[in-house]
Amino acid sequence: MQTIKVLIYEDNPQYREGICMLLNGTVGFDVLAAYKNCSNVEEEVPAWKPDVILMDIDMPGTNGIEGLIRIRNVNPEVKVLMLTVFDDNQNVFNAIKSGANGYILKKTAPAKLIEYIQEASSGGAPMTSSIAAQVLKMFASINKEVRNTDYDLSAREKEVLHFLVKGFSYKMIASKLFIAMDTVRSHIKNIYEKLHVNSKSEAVAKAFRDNII
Amino acid sequence: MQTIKVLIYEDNPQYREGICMLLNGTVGFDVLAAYKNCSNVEEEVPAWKPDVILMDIDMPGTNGIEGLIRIRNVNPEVKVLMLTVFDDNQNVFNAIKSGANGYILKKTAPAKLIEYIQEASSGGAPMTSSIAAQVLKMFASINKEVRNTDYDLSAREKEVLHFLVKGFSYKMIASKLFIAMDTVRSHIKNIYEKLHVNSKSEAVAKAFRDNII
DNA sequence: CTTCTTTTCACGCTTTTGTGTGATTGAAAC
DNA sequence: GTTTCAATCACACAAAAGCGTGAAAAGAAG
Repeated sequence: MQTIKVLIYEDNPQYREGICMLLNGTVGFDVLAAYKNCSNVEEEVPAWKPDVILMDIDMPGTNGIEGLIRIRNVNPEVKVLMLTVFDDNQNVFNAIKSGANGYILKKTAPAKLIEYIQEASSGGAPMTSSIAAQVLKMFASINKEVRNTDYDLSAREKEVLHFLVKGFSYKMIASKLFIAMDTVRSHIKNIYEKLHVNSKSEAVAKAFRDNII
Repeated sequence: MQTIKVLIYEDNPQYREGICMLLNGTVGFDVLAAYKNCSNVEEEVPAWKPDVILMDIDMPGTNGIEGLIRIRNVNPEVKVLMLTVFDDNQNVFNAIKSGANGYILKKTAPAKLIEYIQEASSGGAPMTSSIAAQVLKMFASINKEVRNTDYDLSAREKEVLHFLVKGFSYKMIASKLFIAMDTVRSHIKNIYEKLHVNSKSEAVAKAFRDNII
């Protein structure tokens, strides 16, 4: 197995030194450098070409998320493991959507940390199980949002609403459906009643929000 | 520490027996029962009241995802760990959105399995790191869709657009912002130009689609 | 066979939107 | 010190949307 080259960003000197010693004392790991801030990630990462980057989230100056984003601008491939003290919901979310490869708590035992870095290096996405739980919860909640309240619209009314959402005028809808404009008008009046709105734009907004699109 | 009560659904007799023996031979675990299909989950789960359920995905008859859904109908609390041979993308996705508490590969080492069950029982969401990687990828791709093209709207124009999306009339916006209706009109004209639309409802639709809301 | 709902259409009238064509002010950029 | 731009306002006119009120045909449900 090849040596895994690691770059470290961590402001706390004790923790930084601790990780360095741990990794340098482990066969198969090589700490290229350890920085106390990520003000120069754009130069450092391409210069060192690490396999895995350990990035602390809570750093003064440029924080870890910002650092991650800047790394991704110059290198979308390198594995970045986020380190943090708290499994704060918002940070987890931001890190993930910015392309983090894993998210682990600092209290992670040394043996675990080694294991996690190996997993990250080989394409996995290691994360503390409490963080995984959060990720799943977010995921489930995203999918729950996809509601469809329907509002008892008739087939024809749904058709009309579709055109409305597309920004068509009454006249255009009438010609599309081969009916009189007054008919369209009457459909729309009924739609507004059922959706409890009283203008086109409100209906469109409601259609988007409630996924009747 | 309290004993963790486990219920097993797994069609393969060897694997089923293997897990039973492993868990029953481990202090702190108690296998309540092991079934070869999940045709009767609705009765079995409430009857046994397990802490953790191990659910194989690939089962004849009712598959694991379906089983999970049926379990969730009668018990949204019990921890369900999905077991599978392959880390198939679609299954992972379906399991997660149906409320699985973890997703692990069958090739997981016994010691790891024990650990995972403990994590699930204590509220974590254990998953093989390759599966976690998939989850992150899905997550990132979902959020990539959340684009924000901005369209160079000025601060004031964004304000106006917000009210527009809320279904306010020009007059209402004017009074809200303490400006003349003609000013609102002029802002809206500029907004339409920047968004390349020419009606309120199109603007609202675009605002929703491109998340300028 | 009646009742209900959906779909269709009509007329009149008011309000709201959309468009064109300006102008003034103040702040920031060059 | 001029230029650029955002934000403000004005007036006029045409098009579209919204509202009330009413009604006929067609099909399903009872």
